[in-house]
Amino acid sequence: MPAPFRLYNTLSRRVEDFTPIQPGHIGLYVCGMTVYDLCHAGHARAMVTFDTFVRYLRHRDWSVKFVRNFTDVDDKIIRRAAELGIEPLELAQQQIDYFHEDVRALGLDEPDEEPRVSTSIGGIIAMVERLIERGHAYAADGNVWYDVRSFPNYGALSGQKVDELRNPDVGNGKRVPSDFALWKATKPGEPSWKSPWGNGRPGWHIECSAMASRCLGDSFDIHGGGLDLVFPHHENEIAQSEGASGCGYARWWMHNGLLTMPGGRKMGKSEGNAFSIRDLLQLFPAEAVRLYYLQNHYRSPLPWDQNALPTALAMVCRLYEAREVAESMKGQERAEDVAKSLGDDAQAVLDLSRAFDTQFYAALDDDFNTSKALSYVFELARAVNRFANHKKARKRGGPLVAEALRCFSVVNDALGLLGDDVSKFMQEVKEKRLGAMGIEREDIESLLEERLVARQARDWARADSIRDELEAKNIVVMDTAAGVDWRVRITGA
RNA sequence: GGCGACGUACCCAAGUGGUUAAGGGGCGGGUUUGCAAAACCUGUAUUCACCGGUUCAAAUCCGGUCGUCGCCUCCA
Repeated sequence: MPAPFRLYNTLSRRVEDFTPIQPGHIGLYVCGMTVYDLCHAGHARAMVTFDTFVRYLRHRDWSVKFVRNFTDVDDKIIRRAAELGIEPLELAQQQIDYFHEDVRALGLDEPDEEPRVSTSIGGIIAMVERLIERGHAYAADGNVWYDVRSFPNYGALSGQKVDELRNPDVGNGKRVPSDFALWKATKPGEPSWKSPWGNGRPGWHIECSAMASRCLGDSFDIHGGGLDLVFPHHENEIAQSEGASGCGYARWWMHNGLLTMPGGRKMGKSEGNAFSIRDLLQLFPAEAVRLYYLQNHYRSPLPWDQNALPTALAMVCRLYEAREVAESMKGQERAEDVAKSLGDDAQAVLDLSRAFDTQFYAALDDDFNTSKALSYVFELARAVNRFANHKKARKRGGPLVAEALRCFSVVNDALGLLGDDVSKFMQEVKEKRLGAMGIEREDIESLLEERLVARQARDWARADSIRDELEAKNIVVMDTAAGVDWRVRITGA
């Protein structure tokens, strides 16, 4: 049986108990990218948010059908393709390939379906025809417009009132400014398809209505996307889909907050302040990016600044290091016996581990509160580290921290964090950070070698001066019982 | 002009009626160490933008003020 949960619904502006249309099953449609340029950190927040949400639902035994579209027919694609001197659909395909590489590198699972506008034209035309039949749309000069006043519920999602809108656009047969295009008559040099109204292409909003109903049916459970899509995109989708089918569209509307830049403005290509996810993944491991998004509640705005990713990376490293310590512990006793004989800090690991699932799930079941859920992970990591300071922990603590390791694997299964092999992750951190600072690994290793010789000769002055030299390169040297280790100090991006 | 969101420490941030206001980053002190680093301990908000109100009780509810942001044109 899937676990019940609560979820904020933009329609009601409240957190509500989630109830599926079909028991145990969730149909989810998320607005994906318009593929005219690389995926940036703002888009990636939406991708990670919904990927993680799906991941969690499946972890909790829901059967989920996850659909995320590509908008591959669009003004900006046409304009950009013209600049590059290639076909719009060729540009779109290229960007879709890049997108797939990027989300794979980010560690996202593939959606169950990824419909595209260009291969959904038949369904779109059928839906437009149906809207005309049902009196919600009118054709004029090869264009088809949605008659907003024919749909009394218009504005239910966004709170907008038709008469209060600023949009002054009229023309091409449009009757009132707030009506919007379902079908646009073709212009020279644009991709176009045959239709009952002449050659043309779909308007922006109709694609999602058509693709969602094809993949998930006229009514489905959850529709997601960025907060900036609430109006007009999602409002228009509701008008189209419900106008065409006569029944309810998405039952829940789930919107993620936007990235905000230091000045307070949102990140966006039109703002000229976007960081591509491709560039970021050169500098930081995917899990640091993931944690950066998940450390805040998905509906809150998320501030972006120079320290955002370095801070997130420091957090992920902290968790991996706790896992590393736990994995290094040995022993064959029963966990309870170890706890009993090794004292309060040992007992605390056991207690926290056993209380973990309940707290962790409670947070995520309450409107997907990843921020709160992660706080329990950090508490557990601290308890493990505290226990690890005990002399006997390494030899006898194994069975005890096995419980904590089980919790970390829950975190991976539910949120996609901490799943990597520890040493592999640490290597990735070193490589990416060294690359970011332009330091060669061999230089570090030869200095460390030199220092080792000095230390063996108890030449502390020489050893320390080498350490200072490394320090100046942001390399932190750690002398441990097991030998010399080193880390890259995490500095601003 | 219309619609909506938000304002919690140096920074990020959870908390939405009732124990000492989670967690992370940073910074200060300590344990440890050849010295360091890491880890751990400890200090960093008697207070939640401001002003009123409701209540036995509010960061949490209501009203107002100020400030910030998003949408209304393409936007995750």
